[in-house]
Amino acid sequence: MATATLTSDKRQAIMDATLELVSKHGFEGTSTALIAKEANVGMGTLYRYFETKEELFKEMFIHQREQLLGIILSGIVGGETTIYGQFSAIVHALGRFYMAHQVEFEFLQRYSDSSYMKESYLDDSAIILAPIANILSSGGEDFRFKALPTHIIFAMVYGPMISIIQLVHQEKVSMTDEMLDSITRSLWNSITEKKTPSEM
Amino acid sequence: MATATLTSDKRQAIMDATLELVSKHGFEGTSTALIAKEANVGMGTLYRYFETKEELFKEMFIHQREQLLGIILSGIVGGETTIYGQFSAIVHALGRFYMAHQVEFEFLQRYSDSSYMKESYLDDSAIILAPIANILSSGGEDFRFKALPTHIIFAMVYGPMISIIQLVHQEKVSMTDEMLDSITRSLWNSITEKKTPSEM
Amino acid sequence: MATATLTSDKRQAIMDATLELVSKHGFEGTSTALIAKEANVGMGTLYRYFETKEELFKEMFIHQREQLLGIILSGIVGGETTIYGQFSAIVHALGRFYMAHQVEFEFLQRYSDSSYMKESYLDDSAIILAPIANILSSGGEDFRFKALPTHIIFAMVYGPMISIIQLVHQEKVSMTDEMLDSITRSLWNSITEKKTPSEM
Amino acid sequence: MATATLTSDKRQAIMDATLELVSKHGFEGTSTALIAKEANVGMGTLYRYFETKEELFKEMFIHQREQLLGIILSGIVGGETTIYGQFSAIVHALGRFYMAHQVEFEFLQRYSDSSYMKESYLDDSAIILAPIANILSSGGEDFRFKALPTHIIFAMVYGPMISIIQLVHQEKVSMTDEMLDSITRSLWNSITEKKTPSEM
DNA sequence: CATGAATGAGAATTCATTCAT
DNA sequence: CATGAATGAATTCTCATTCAT
Repeated sequence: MATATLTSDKRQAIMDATLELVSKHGFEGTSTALIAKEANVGMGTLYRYFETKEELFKEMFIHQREQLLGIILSGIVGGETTIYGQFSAIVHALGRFYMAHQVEFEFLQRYSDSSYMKESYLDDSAIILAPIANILSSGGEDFRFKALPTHIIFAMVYGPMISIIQLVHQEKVSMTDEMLDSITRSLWNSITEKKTPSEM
Repeated sequence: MATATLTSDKRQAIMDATLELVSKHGFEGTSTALIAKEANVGMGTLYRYFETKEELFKEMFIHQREQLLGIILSGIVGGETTIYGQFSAIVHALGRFYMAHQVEFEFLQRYSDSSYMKESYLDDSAIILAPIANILSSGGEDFRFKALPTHIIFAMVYGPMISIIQLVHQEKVSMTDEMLDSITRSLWNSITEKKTPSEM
Repeated sequence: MATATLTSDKRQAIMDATLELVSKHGFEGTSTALIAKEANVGMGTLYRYFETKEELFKEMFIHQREQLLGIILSGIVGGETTIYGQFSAIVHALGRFYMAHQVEFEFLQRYSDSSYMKESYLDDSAIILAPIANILSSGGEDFRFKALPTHIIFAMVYGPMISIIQLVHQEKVSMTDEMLDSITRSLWNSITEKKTPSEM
Repeated sequence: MATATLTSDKRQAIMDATLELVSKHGFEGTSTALIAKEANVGMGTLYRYFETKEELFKEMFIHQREQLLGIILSGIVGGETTIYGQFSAIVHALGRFYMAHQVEFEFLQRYSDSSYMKESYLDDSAIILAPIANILSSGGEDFRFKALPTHIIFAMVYGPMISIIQLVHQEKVSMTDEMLDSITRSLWNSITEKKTPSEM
């Protein structure tokens, strides 16, 4: 006997359909009628679970962002003991996940650039930056992070990741394990500097 | 009596209004009626100068992209003789321009992510990557570029620049000359590696 | 509780309003907003039942033409055994129906002359001429049809009918049974000739 | 030295362009901008000669109808001495002219069926019927016109002529002199009846 | 709870008409 | 007189949202 689901089947079907359609046609190109049809529910049902179209998108964005945060955290708490190990785990996890999940990635991108993303409480940084900042404050033995604001350190890793994942989705490059390793090292180099012997 | 202007006043007023409004409300959030009102022209005038709303956006995008390319090229042909000098000039020029021109920056970002940007000939990379690729192929004395596809090398510079410029516009960080210098060096580090003495 | 109607009430209301308005103001003079208002439905409802304004007109035309064909056929299969009897039945049926149904008549006329009527498969002649041609090929005992193309024979009956029906609608003449009989005989005379005794 | 023209060149150019365009695209499909362009005049010029688009069409219609009347009268006053000779001259003149002048014919037809033709003073009949009625009242030696209203007699000739001319323009039939003779006799038969010997 | 027909405000686009040059 | 850029009301069509069944 199936136990009651936390999120009802219909609700989930709507979210799945929305993810798929928005990633394909964008927010304005995706009508509520289309979502309902793709999710095999009536229009009224959609409005039972989500107050407005905008609210649906917002909830989905929050959900996707939680997923993103989970990926980042899994890298941090994963078992790697060195800072670089954790950094590498995060970059690899992010890259692998979003390269394989184009619709989720495109949804996040489209939302971030759309006019929907105006309310500040939706801001990534507060949530995502916290664990990062934590790492940055912890010292390393033979390196130090650049003397730049945490936001910028984050942007210097996240920015290139986004651009590169887009390239993969556009099939302009195909990613290999070696390339991802190399990219990881490069990004690490861009945000750290070696301590001079006298500092050690 | 006013002399005839090369690009009509009305046409320019429409483009100015569009830039402003799209950067604020996005493409779908900006109606032609609003553009016409903001530009102080009648609806019909807009359609005298631009065949459709979509055409208006495309023309503006092409114009903005030419500006972007101009900035990049000006860094290359600017007078710097070393590769790093040129790289630095480009990063500084890009950063300074788009930090100071939020509406132009946001227009470009929104267009690139919108469904308007589907026609492949609008693709930046072909145009913008050419001069970059040229630099990469030229050797340096004591460094070499990472063995990564040109697209990725480009993404590792352009990606963080975009993210950082956004941070500045969101007023999450304020950029100083020292920071921009530091960022430039970091990005350079991320895409190059030192030759070992034996290679020199 | 009202039972489901075969053709929805709203759809029928839209078609009724269209017939009325188009016959009065013509196609271009009849806006979709006006049709919706007259039919007591929202604008969106019109577009639920008909893809475009043009499609609405086409569907209505096809419907009206079927009615016309039905009238002609009913004259042919009606029970009259002589050729003249059938001819007379058709002319009387056509005349009576369209004199009494001005809006249907005017809709047909307007559509036939409008630029909507460009698609060749909408051409009456193929459909309407078939039963006529059939009659013409059958011989009579003491008459023969003029040696003119079927199209022209048809035009020599249909053309005057149209003109006369218009006169009635304009109230320039009022039609009596005797007049219709007289007209029927006249039209018959115009398309047939008596066989000479030697041919009989 | 050219004498002042009764109708200015520009005015005539506008009317020529209108005739051509309306016969091709219909009234609503012909914009004033298109007319001005085709006539090689500015938009303002059009409005110097004609108060409104509607007025332009009306004046053109009146002009075309005068032409039609001229053709009919030329048949009457042409030299034919018998009634049938005059009738035949009219039918032939009408047929030949409008088969050769499709644009003029279509303009007349479109106008008659359009919503422009609402003002009763534009009514053909008053003008065109007068000379016809005159003929009908004159007796013949061995025939008499059917006892039907003049309007209907007229419709029984004009109606089929219109339908047949349309067939020619649609290239569904090609008209020969013999066919036109035959049609003329048929139409004559349809509106007259032979006097019996005792009546002569 | 689920449905989808109905709604109407709002969007892009056209075009007859005007008027400053 | 001639011009054509400028105008904005009007038109067709879409789609987020509601509500009777």
